[in-house]
Amino acid sequence: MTNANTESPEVSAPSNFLREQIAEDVRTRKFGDAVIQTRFPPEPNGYLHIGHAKAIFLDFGLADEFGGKTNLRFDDTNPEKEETEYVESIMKDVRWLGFEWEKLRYASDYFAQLYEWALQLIKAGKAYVDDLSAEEIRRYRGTLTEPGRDSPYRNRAVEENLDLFERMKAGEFPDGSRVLRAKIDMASPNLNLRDPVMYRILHATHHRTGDAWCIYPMYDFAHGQSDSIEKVTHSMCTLEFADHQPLYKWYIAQLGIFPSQQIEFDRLNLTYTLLSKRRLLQLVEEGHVRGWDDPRMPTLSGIRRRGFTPEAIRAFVASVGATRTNGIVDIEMLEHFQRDDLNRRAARAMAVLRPLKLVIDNYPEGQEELVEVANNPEDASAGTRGVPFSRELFIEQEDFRETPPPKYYRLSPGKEVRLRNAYFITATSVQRSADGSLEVHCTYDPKSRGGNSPDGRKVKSTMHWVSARHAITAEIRLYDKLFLKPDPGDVAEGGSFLDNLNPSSLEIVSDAKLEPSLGSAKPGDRFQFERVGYFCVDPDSSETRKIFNRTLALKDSWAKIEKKAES
RNA sequence: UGGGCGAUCGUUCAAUGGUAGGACAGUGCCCUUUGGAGGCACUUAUCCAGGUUCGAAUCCUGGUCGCCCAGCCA
Repeated sequence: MTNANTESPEVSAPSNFLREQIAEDVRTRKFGDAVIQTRFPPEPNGYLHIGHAKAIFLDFGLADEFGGKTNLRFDDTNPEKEETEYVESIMKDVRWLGFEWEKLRYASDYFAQLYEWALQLIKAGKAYVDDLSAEEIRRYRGTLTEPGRDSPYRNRAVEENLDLFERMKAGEFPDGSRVLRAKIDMASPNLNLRDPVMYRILHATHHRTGDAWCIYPMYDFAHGQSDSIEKVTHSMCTLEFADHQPLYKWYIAQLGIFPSQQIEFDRLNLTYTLLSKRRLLQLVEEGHVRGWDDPRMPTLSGIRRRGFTPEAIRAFVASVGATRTNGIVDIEMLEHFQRDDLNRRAARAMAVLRPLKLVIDNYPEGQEELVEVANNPEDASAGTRGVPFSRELFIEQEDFRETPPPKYYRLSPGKEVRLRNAYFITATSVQRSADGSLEVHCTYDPKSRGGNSPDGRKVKSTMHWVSARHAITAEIRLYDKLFLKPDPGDVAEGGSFLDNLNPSSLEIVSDAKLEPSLGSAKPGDRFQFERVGYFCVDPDSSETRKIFNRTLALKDSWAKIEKKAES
C-alpha cells in the first residue's frame, strides 16, 4: 500500500484507542512476525459516502503508520444487491482519497474454501441443515428476553446433513426451503449465537461467479474467515458489529485458523446529512437529486464533484478521530477543513453572480487597460495575471444600496470604495439604461491605480468587478444543505425524511459574469471567486458554456450583521 | 424488560491516578486591497450518589441516561 497524501497538511493525529491497541499488539508481538494487515471491506451495493472515508483513512492510515498493508476486499456474499457498477465506483473513490490497496480481493474468491469449511463443521457435529421456514426460524429464535427453542432438525445425523447440504449446493432445492446453521446455543443472551444461519439458498446470478453457486454464505460465515485467509491482524469495523464478535471468534476457533482480531469504532454521523445507503438510494431512484454524484449528495462522488478535496477530508476525519461513543459531528467542522484547504491552494478569480452595471463617467470611452492581480494572496509563488478593466463594469447587485443600512460599508450614492486591484470610485447617481435596467454611475480617481490613493485616504470597502466588454457568461450552481433539519430523520408521526428535504438546495444562476481568464478553466479546476466562495468547474461544462459548482460560500460576516439587525 | 457498548465545554477529540487542554461553533477587540484569511481575548464541561487514595475525569460499588441486537441483509 502506498499513501499519496503523506505530505499533505500536518494533521495532528491525537492518540486513539485503535492506534494504541495496535501499538500494544506490536509491542507484545501478539501476531508474532506477521506484519500489521488491515482491510477495507465494502459491500458493492451502493456508492461510498463520507462515512466510509473515515473507515478508509483508519484502515489504510493505521496500517501505513505501522508499516503494514491494507487489502481492498469486496464483501459480495449477497448476489441480489451487488453490482459491478458499484465495484468500479468504490475503487475509484478509494484511489481518489489517495490510497492504493495491497491486494484486491472478493469474499466470492473464497466461496470454495468457505464451502469446505462448512463441510468441516458439519462433520464435527457443529452445523446442521434446517428445514424450518424463515418465519419458523424467527419464532424459534425467541426474543430479547426469552430464550429460543431448538429446531426439530437440530440433531440430524452428520451423514444426513452432509447429503442435504451437498444437494443444496447442487441446486435440488428452491430458495428458502433449507439453510445450513451453526449448532451453538439457542438460549444464548446474544441472539447472534442462537444457531446462526451459515448458508442460504439463492438461485441468483452473482456479479462475479455468475450461476456457479446457488448457495451463498452469510456475512458472519464469510467475513471473519476472509480476514483470516488474508492474515488480517486488525479487522476494524463499526460499533453495530460488536455483538457479532463472539460469533466471529467462534468460527475462527472451531476452524482453527488465523486469529484475526475484530475491533469496533463509532460510525461517522454529520448534522444535516443522511448517511444510510438505503435512503441515499431512494433519493437517487426517486429523482430528488440528479444522481449518485449530485454535488448535494454526501457520497464521495458527490462531494468530489462539489469540489471537496481528499486532503480536507483527511484533515477532517483525523480531527473527528475514532472512539466508541456515538455522536453527531457538526457539518461546519467538515466545511471548516475544506475552506482551510482551499484558502491555501485555490487560485483567485473575480466573478459577479448577480450583475449590476457600473459606468465610470470620467473614464475615457473606448479605453481599456490590464490591471495586475495576485493569483493567490496566500501564496506568492502562484504569481499574477492581468485582468482587463474598462469604462463599463459589472459589480454585484448586493454591493450597492441606494439607501444604505447602518454599518453598510459598500457602495452607495456619494460613497467612495475600492475596486479590487483597480481604482477608487465614488458613486454619483443611479440611472435607467436604454434597455430599462438599472445602472450605477460613478467617477474614478485616476491617481489610485492599483487600488491605493496617493494621499493616503482610506475606504471601508473593497469590491470585486468584471469588465462588461470582456466578461464571459457562465452558469453557476449554488448548493445549499439538502436537508432543513440537523437530523434529517427527525420527522413527525407517519412522516418521512423526504419531508425535511430543502426545496432550495439547488439554485441555478444562468448569467453570471466572469473575468475572461476563467474561459480556459477545465472540469475539476478549483477557484476562489473573491468575496463570494469556492467554486469548481462541473463536468457538464462545454467549450462554449462553463458551468461552475459552488463548493462552499466564504464566511460572510456582513450577512451575520444584517441578520442580527433584522431580529 | 435479556445481552453488549458507552457517558468530559453547544459539538468533537485529548488528558492513560498528579495544573481538565485543543479544534469547530459563538462573543468581543486588533489587523486587512476579499466584511475572506490572520492575531488576541472571552464564555462554557468531567451524568448522579457513595467509596478507595495524600490526590479521581481516570479505580470500585450502586443508580441514571443514550446507542446497538430478535434478516435466509451487510
